[in-house]
Amino acid sequence: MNDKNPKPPPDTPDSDDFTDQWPFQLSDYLKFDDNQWMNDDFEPFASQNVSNQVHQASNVGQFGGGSSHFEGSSSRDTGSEHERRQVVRARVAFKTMSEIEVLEDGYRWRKYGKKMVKNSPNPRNYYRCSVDGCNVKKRIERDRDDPRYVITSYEGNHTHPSSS
DNA sequence: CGTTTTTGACCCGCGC
DNA sequence: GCGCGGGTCAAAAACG
Repeated sequence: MNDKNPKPPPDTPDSDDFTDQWPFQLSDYLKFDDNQWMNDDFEPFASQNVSNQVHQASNVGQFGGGSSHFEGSSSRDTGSEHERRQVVRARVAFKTMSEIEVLEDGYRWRKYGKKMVKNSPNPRNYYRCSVDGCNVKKRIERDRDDPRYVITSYEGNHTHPSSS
C-alpha cells in the first residue's frame, strides 16, 4: 500500500512554514510501526502499564529538537490580530494495536475537536494538553486500512511534569 | 463546582 | 474569486 516512491522529505531546512502539513506521509511513519525504535531524546512514557493494550508503540522521530517554546503570551488575543505562533519542532507518530484510542501517557488531554476523515468512517480526534503553559497537541486517528490499529501523533514538548 | 466533552461554525491556506 | 480541506475555537452539556 505504500510501495510507491515515497516523496523525499524536504527536511524543512529552516523554514517554519510547515504549519499544517507533515513533510512525509503518515504511511512513512507507519513504516516503523512495530519494529524499530528511533528514540532520540524522547521521554519514553508508556512503560508502566501496557498490559491490556497491545503495546508496541512505534517510535519517535524528533526533528531539530530543542528549544522550542513558542513565543507569544499565554493569553490569546481576542481575534484582534493573527498571532504568529512558532510551532514547536517535534512530531511523533505512533501506531498502536489496541481497541482503545486514548492510550494513557501520563498526561491529561482535553479534546478540542473531532473531525471525520473523508472517505473513511474513522473520525479524527484532536487533543491538547490541559496544563497551562504546555502547548502540546495530540492527534488520534484510526488506521483506515486496519481499524484495529490506532495512530497517535504528538506535536510539541511537554514543559510540565507528568502527573503519575 | 470545575473541568471536560461534544457538536457546529468558523478560519485559513491552497487549488482551480 | 470561489471552493475545498483541514484545523481550531466556542458555547453548552455532561460528568466526577
